[in-house]
Amino acid sequence: MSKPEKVTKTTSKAKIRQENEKTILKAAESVFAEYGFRGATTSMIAERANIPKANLHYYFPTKQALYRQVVDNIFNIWLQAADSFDDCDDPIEALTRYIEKKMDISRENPMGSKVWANEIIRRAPVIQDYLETTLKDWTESRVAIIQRWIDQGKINPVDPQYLLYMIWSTTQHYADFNHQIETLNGGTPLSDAQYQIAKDNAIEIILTGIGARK
Amino acid sequence: MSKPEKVTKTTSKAKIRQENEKTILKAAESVFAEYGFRGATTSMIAERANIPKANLHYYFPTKQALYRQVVDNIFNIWLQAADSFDDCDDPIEALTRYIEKKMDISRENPMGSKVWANEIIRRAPVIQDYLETTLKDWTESRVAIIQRWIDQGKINPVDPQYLLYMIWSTTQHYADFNHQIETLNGGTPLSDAQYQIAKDNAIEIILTGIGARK
DNA sequence: GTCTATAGAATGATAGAC
DNA sequence: GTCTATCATTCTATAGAC
Repeated sequence: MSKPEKVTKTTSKAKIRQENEKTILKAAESVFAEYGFRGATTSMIAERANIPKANLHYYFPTKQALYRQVVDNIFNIWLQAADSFDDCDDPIEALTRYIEKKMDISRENPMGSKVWANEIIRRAPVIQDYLETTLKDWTESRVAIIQRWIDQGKINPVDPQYLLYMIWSTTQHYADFNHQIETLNGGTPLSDAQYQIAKDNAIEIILTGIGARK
Repeated sequence: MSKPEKVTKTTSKAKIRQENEKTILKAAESVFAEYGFRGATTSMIAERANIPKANLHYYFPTKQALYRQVVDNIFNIWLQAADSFDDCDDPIEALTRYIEKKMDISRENPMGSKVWANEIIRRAPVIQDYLETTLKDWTESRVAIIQRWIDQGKINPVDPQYLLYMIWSTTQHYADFNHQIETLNGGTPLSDAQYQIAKDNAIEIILTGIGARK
């Protein structure tokens, strides 16, 4: 009845748990992205994670709990992007960095963006408090920065709020609508070179559009 | 056993059918918009249409058939917008008209736009053929027009394809993400005046961005 | 920690009276 | 054309052996 390898066993189990949770979260993200919360089923997630459905419920008691975890991860990525828009005197530098970061995220984590889109379309049952607090505060602070640039004559007098919406929509479009983009690209995903052009194009049109270029 | 009012009755029934189908389609559009095809349930649609569930299946045999009808209606609206981008020598005129039309559609029919977004996110199981034929052909023809403007020196040498994506994403964002926009607007939907500013802003930044303004 | 079997609830669709 | 009742299926979640 002795447990000679208690520590080792515990460590090992913790590792197994960590890895399995990661696998499940990844699978869940892609299923939730494709079908939304209601449309997704735990069987599909389990299947995509290559585990029996019962194991999924062992790691994540309910579908809700699993979904919350997925959404939390996505929100952390969103925060990363938000941080890249720092208080900077140069609009060209600040906006270029921000747009680039958002385009990179759309490229690297399109599923997360889709889950976010689904959540907003559903009227944000889970993230409504984020929207009203963190997102609202962040937005107001950046609106102030953009307004300052306008007051200093560094950019044209555009409406800061709607400029932000344009940046969000343009960058997230490459994640949320990547299937449509791929179809119009002859059925193949955008190459790295094409994506770079898309990125440059977005930056160029927006910066020129607000008069930040000479 | 006579049927004295055959014609009247038939007309009456036809009218009832027409009205009920319209009510159901409207309810279905909003439920499919919010939950996607899998997430939507026929009970929810029936409830939102204020009819017993069995009646819904009387008018639309299957959930699939109902969904196809909804998607077809949306595609027709899309075609309307597409037509507004006509072959015109003046990029300012053509693009202003197109962006305005797309913004108007987002304002008047946000649910349709959301169903479309959900369908694309799901990798277009129902509209894939539209994407590969109608949408692809249309896109290629407009890319050619934009390229001509560039060759004539009327606008800057931007990539036409990515310019279109920017227009699509910016305009559709006001439909698909209207909940987020409303939240950031203090919980109230954009007023007509605010929407007009958003519209002007989009047109101004994009046209300036491609060098179509002086 | 893994997995088969299954309970209990919800869903798409239909039968059949009115 | 309307509506109640219901079947067959699928879904979330859990029990319990290993």
